[in-house]
Amino acid sequence: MGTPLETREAQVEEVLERLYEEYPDSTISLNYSNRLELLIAVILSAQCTDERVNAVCAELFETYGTPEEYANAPQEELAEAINSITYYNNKATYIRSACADIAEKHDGEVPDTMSDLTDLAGVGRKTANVVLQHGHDVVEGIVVDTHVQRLTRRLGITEAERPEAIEEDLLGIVPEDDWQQFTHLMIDHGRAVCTARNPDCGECVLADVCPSAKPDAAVDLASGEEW
DNA sequence: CTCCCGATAT
DNA sequence: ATATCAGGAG
Repeated sequence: MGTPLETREAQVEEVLERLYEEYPDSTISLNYSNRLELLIAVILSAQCTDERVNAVCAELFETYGTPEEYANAPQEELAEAINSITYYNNKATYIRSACADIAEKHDGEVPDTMSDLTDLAGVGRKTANVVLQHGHDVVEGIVVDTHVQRLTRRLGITEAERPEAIEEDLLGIVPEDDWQQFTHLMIDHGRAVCTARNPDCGECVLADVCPSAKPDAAVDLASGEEW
């Protein structure tokens, strides 16, 4: 049913323990083999499934390699190469611009600071945190994507709405050693069980500590409840 | 706030 | 037919 625990810290501790058990190998699901590929894959992943990003990147990474090659690619050509991805025109523009900056201002290397990363086109705080964590082993924040936003709000861990405000809340609640893994667990659980449209509360290992859990597994799809 | 914007699930 | 997918820019 969902009686929240005494404190949010205690609830998060319980959530982490159960999800580590459920998803012991939870990690990033984008395919890449260097920092530039990571950056590009994450830019492409905005509002798009990782599965489709991986499908496009398999060919993309064979065609282009260096920052200069992306920067000098014709807009039309790069857009065409990624046209099965959401917002492909914007993303082609972002990638060319970001890669031009990497080549000219960063000696061809993907930056390793939050401010240098977010100065790149198409790179906001979420993308920068992913590149810092997985490209540079720098964990100075918590990645808040659509899954983390949805699950933390359903669980009552935060009432904040903006991703930056949610991250600020989480930084004060989630143990620092778990900052990176917390996101992967939320994403895996969000994809498999706590889905955006029809969360499978009947099969959720967090149902008893979740204030949003539906009473029983026989879900009434007709109820116009807000999630 | 709006715009971007294809593939997939429901 | 519509909501959603590892968001970000103007």
